[in-house]
This record gives sequence, structure tokens and C-alpha cells, in this order.
Amino acid sequence: MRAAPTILHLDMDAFYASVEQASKPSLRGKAVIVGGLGPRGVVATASYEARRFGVHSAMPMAQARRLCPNGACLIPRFSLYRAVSDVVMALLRELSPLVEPLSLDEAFVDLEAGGTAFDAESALETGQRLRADIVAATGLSASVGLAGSKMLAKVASEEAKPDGLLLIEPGTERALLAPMSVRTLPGVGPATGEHLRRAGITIVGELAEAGEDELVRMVGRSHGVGLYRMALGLDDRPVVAERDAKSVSVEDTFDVDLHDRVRIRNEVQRLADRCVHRLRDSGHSGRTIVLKVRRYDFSTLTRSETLRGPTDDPAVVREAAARLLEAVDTTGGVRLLGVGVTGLADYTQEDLFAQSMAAEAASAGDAGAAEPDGAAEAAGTGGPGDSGAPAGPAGSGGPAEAPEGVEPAGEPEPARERRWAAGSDVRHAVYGPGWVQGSGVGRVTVRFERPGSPPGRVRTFRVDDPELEPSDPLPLVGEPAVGEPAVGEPVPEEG
DNA sequence: TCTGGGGTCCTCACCCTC
DNA sequence: TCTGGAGGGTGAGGACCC
Repeated sequence: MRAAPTILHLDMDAFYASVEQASKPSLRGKAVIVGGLGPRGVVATASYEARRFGVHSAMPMAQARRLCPNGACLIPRFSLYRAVSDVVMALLRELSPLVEPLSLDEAFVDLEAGGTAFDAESALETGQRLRADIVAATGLSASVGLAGSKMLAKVASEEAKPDGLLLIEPGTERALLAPMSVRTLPGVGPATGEHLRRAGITIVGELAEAGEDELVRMVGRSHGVGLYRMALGLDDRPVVAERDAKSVSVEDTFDVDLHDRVRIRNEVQRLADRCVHRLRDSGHSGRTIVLKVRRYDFSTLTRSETLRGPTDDPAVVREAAARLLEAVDTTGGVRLLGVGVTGLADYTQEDLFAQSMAAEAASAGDAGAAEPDGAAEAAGTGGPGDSGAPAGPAGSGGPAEAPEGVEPAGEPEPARERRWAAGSDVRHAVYGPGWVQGSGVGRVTVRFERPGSPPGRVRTFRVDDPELEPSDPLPLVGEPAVGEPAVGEPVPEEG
């Protein structure tokens, strides 16, 4: 184990909700719930004000609304969160080349590798400076944990929340961990937690006392050995700056269960296209196609098929997904469909060209090929002739021109009425930038304010008001917005 | 109005080959 | 020639994380 506590774990506090509060001044100090707003939506993040009502991540949105009826419920705006995250990650990379992002709002940093800290004192100083820099750059608070290992640094930042910093001194790990719940340890979720509880183990100290053999017997070799080491405070996993993606997938939960087989087939095709889009964006091709189906009773099954070689051809993925669907019984209804690709390979034009030529030769030369003939067929049609596929040549993006934002899952698209999702950014020709507070019965209510401005006032428009348009999020800091009136008519003070 | 979306890793069963 | 085991590939599902 490393002696110096120079592994830093950064955790932004209630990240999505905090970003929303920063960009919408009227929500500061109020309960904010970010998540899916559909009938089957769940909470992604709740502000600390909302958490006081019992709202937490992964809770059904309907339940969150019941617990916190006055909370502002907003859809996530990932493009904005990504932009803020980029700013924070850039600050981390100034500290060390070894930065391991875990998500948009979390990362490990090896300070020693960056030469920024080598003992407790310098690590503390670096951590404090980082927190101040993040506030200056984004206006948001973050919690920092410092320890000699990743696991302990994460425990420390969890203990430091919100808006705090904690360093775990070398030598104090076991005593610190002993009284904590086993659920504190990474890898111990509801299932393992319950398993251990039934064996009379609820805190980390008891885990250490149980011994490695007993834990291996209970939860399996890999997990058991890992748990025992963590209970002793041992963790020598290095901070890894770059991780290769292992799979790419997309999935949709439908507001209402799907029963119509044709509709289900169409949705699978649509998901396959979106998946390939993502696959290509990431610069990969993949070899194994996975279909995921969650049925009406929430039972989930997956079916997969491994191709002869990696592909990023939409036709090939569509065909494979369709074949997999044929083997699935969907009577009773389907609430979720997903298509994924694993066994990723680096995308190279040559590989694909060679594969396409080989498939073409195989299908042209001999009809009776081996089993994955569908793949060969599809690869053949994806050639220069471009016969079957409706999507145009690469680059045009195809029909799935999904915007960056989050749209409600699968609707049949009737006569289009403009829809304004709560929380989304808009700009009015007269009143300037604002955000949608709510909409319904042909009306949309917009609050006109921006990051750094005082809380703005609310106006209501017809949903088809031509002067109202969707807009991009404004940066949280850096715009001289304070005191500046909105574009067009000035916003009056208090009414 | 129960239960999202995008991942990773592990385990187990089965089949095939050596 | 038959049999048994090891080991890899594949497919499916579960647990977990943010």
C-alpha cells in the first residue's frame, strides 16, 4: 500500500441539480429534481433541498413528485453538463496527467504522478486550491477525498460531502472503515449487502473478521477476495488515465408497453441505427450484437450473436438485431428495447472494405454459406450499390437525427405540435433568453433569467408562438450577465 | 402510475477442439 | 477407437456503478 495520501477523488455535489440551479437563479435554494419526466421516468439527481424530502437517485419520478410536490422537475441537459464537466476535468489535468474520469461529475487523480503533492500537507493544499478553482471556474461546489488508494479516497469524498474535503491519514484506514456499513464499499450493492446481512455482517469490521475464505465461500472467488482486501483498507489499483470502451448500446423505455410485433420490429431497427451511429462516433466497429428486451413484468432477457468479424455497417447490425428478435416471445408486451454492440475493434476503413469484399464474394459465389448468412447478405447490400438501406451515404446521419437533448421515448409521431420540455432553454425575440417552467393546454410558461442574473419573471405564451425558439444553454460563468437586462425589453425588478 | 440509460465485470452453462 | 479433462469461445443473466 502507498504511504502518502496522494490519490484524490473529486465528486461534484448533486451535479446535474447544481448546474440547473446555477443556470436558473430562481431555483437557488429550492428543491430541484432532474430526471425523466415521462410516466416511467426516474430521478437522475436531486438537489440537497429535495433530498430533505426523501428524494434520491433512481427513485421513480412519480414517487419523487409525491414526496416533494413543490420541487422543480427538469429534464437532464447533458450537453450543458458535459461542457461544465470539461472545464472541471481540465482543472484536474493541470494537477496530473493521471486523471481517471468515472463519469461527468467524478474522477480520480494521482497527484504524486503529477508532482503536485507528495505528502499529506501538500495534498491538502492541492485539494483546497482545486475546490476554490472549481468554484471560480463553474460556480459549483465539489467534495474532495484524499487517501493512499482509490477506494479510500472515494470513501473520504463521500464522507466530506457536501462541499467538503477529507484526508485519510495513512495508518488510520482500518479503524475508520470498521464501523462503516458494508454498503460503503464499492461493489457492495443491494444484493451483496442483503447476502452479507443474512450472514450477520453489516459493518466493514465484521467483514474483516469473517476472513477471506468465508467471504469467498459466500460471494465467490473474485468478489470475496476483493471484499476482504477492501475491508482491510487494501487497494492497489492504479489511476488509469485512458480506458478503452468495451461496448456501445442504446435502449428506450416506452411510456406504454408495446404489443404490436411490427412496431416492435421497427423500434429494434431504429435502435440498431442509433447504436451504429454511436459506434461510428466513437470510432469503433464491433463483433457481437446484443438485443435486450424487458417485458411487461420487468423480466429482462438478452440475446446475442457474434459475427465473423467486426462491423459498423447499419444494415448488418439491423439484420442481426432482427434475427435475435425473432427468437424472443413478446406476447404480453414489451416495456424496453435495447440494441448493443460488444467486442469492439478499432475502426479502420481497410478492415471494413476487406470484410465487405469478402462477404460480397461469398454471397455471389455460393448460396449455401454457413449460418450467419444474414450478416453476409447484409454486408453485401451495404456495398457501393447502396441498394436496400434507406439511409444515405455516411455523414448524412440518416433519419435518426436525434438532437443532443433528451426526447421522450418512442412516440408514433402524429401531426407535430411544438413541445416544450420543462427545464429546456429557449430564447424569445423580445424578452431574450429563458427556460421553460412548464407547458400544457396549448401554453408554455417561460422564466426569463440567465446564469448570474437575479431571479427573473415568468411569462406565458402560446406553444406555437413564432417568437419563441429553442436555444443552446448559456455558460454558467464568464458572460457579463450580472445586472444586464435580457435581450429586448428590460425585465422589471419585482413586478 | 414502480422500477432510466449507459456502461463494466463476473459467473455459469454449454459446446467444441485438442 | 474411445474417453476424459482442460481450456477457449459463446451466450445468458445478475450485480453494480454513476
